[in-house]
Amino acid sequence: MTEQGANQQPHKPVTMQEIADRCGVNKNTVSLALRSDPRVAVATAHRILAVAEEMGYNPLYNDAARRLALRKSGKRIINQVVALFYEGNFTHHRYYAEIFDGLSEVCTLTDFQILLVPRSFDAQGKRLIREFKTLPPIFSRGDIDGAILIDDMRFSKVPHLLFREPSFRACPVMSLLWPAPGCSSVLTDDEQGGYLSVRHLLALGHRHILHCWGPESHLGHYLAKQRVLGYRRAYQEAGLDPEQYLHATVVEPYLSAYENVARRIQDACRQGVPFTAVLAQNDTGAGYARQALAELGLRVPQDVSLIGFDDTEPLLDDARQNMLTTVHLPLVDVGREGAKLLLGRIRGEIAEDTSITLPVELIVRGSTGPPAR
Amino acid sequence: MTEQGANQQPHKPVTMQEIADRCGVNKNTVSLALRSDPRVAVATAHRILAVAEEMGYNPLYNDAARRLALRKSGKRIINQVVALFYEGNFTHHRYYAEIFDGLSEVCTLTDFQILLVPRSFDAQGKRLIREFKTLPPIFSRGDIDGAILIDDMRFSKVPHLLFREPSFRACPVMSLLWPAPGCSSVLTDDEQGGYLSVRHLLALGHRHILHCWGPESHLGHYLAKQRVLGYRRAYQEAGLDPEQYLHATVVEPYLSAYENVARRIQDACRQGVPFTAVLAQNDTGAGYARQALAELGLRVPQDVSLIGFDDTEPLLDDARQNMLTTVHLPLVDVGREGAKLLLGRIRGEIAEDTSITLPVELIVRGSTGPPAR
DNA sequence: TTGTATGCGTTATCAA
DNA sequence: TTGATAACGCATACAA
Repeated sequence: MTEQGANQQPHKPVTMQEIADRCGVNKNTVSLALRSDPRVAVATAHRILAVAEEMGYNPLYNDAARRLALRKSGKRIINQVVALFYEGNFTHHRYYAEIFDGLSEVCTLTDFQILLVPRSFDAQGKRLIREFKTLPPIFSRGDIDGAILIDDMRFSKVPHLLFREPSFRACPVMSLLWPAPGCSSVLTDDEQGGYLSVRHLLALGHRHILHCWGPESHLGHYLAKQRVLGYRRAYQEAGLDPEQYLHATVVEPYLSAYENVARRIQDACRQGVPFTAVLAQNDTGAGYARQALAELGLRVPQDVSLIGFDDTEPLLDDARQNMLTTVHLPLVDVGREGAKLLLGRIRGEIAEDTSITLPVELIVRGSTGPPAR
Repeated sequence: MTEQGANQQPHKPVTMQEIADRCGVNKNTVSLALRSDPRVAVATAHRILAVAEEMGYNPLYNDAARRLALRKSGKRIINQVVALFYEGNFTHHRYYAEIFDGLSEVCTLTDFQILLVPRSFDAQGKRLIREFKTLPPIFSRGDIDGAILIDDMRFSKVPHLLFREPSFRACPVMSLLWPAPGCSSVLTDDEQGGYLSVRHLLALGHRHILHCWGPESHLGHYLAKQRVLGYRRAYQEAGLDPEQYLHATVVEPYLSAYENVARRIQDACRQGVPFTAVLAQNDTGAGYARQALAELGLRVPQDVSLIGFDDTEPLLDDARQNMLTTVHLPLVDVGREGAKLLLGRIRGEIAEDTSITLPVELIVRGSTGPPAR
């Protein structure tokens, strides 16, 4: 793609030379004055600024010239644009929507714009219509100041492409939800979330707990490992051997998310695993678990306690109230803090890549109670 | 905001001069060859292209120079970036999410990126944190090829800002959902939606119909007028006087959306309006209406028939199935067609601003039936 | 404190 | 078909 838009009148902007002529000074005095360089006499500067204002001078109109000139000294202009790489599903999942809202809020307040770079799904979010193979041209032009990666982006080719792109590789990158080499990151404390869940169940008197995991993404695998560490910590803190009481499930990728949950629960029952509580992968998974348990005649929480994760989706009881005990994730803050850190790096206020982990909270509702047996 | 990012190594890209030196030709022969100008000899061109490839030449790296040079002849480079102006709520409403999905799909397939320019709400989407007063700098730099306006954007200052901005005003603008002067547009046929709704009710035997409208936005007001035209057409086609049978409601802006619906229905009952069917503003409004009717002891559809609009939100019956008769809007296609038209304008394939109206469809489910009285 | 000269990498005009 | 030269508008080193 080259030149020629549907454009006519090619807008001829005011130049420094024209201001200089009107002021009877040299154009580079104008250049200095407009950048409020102290070397210019106050009176001259004042006059120049007034004339520039009056003539409608806007430095952005001649940005190409500035960029060209600036190459000699190796300086860069801040574009006030960051790119957001995502899976193509943030309109459909509250989980991503909340993170996006946080990003958007901070970017808006700081006059940065977000450029979307979706992993290419069709409008239904089902069919992958194109994988990342190259970066959009705007990156090569050097018009992007930084990048934000959500979800499995860390495991895509995107980081490689970004670090390889000469026009971008000096720019900071923010990886949300999990750490990535060469990036800053904002994480949720899933280990703590796991710990809080099991501690809660142990305090209620539960011992044997089923850890129910759905089909894996790269991110899901990482998070599962974190949470299991937390589960173990809670058992150990209570003087119990996690190996004896914690029952993990094996994931079968060819099954649907629901079937994975249902099968694991059915298998556990059939094998006589004496579990009295289920830890779901997330709130959706908790819904699957309740359904699967119901089909086995098991009620929540009377027969089995159930804990979700994320706190993005309610599990409704008969009174249409959310009954799900779950781990609340500060997803909006993940977005907010991610944006803040990235913009700090871009502005040079933060020198090094920085990683922070945000605390999570266990919300106790009705889906957990003392064990029946 | 001026220079100096957090950047170090200032990436020194290959220039045409360097290629020319290696090939023993003049740099402007290289310039012509790289743009595959027929004036350069085939053999020379081939050699130059090979060397450029080998040296890793990328025209995008020196885009600033190209833009500067191109100013003389008044040409413009296509940036492959369009701006999306929106209300800050498309992550929270399926209505907007579907339009966005359509936009995103087409942009992805055509290698265009979307730059988000939200009307500035905070992360909860509640508090307006900043109104549009100026365009982001990227517009003044001339790095945007076109703009898309959703929802009330048409009535904001945005069109004014766009048409006033010298670096943008020659670019095409797409207004979605309603027409706007100086813009292309993609609309839904709300008049037809209104017509189909009333025709369906009349065919079932209904006569007196309550038209229930919630608090108004500019867009809402426009759409309401369209639909009322359709209602009238259906009555007239049946040889009935709409003035006698169509009962519009007065909106009270200080009431919530639910209260507006509930009050109107209560008032109509109290005043003895013999309505047997309700036309809601949208599916959410239909939910409100069912609730308000239930509080008056009226069941849907036995006592009152109910029709929604949009087909974005189910009204669940006891079996958790969607029972709502509603007008399905092709929202994804609004996004798709909007993007296609805009990109066509940008590429110069479409010369004039174009307006299209997409057909809607009445989906008959369980919320409508013959009148009881 | 201000003016002069040069370069940034490209495109375009005009000769050769 | 190719080469020389002049913009494009700004920043900067250096001279005045």
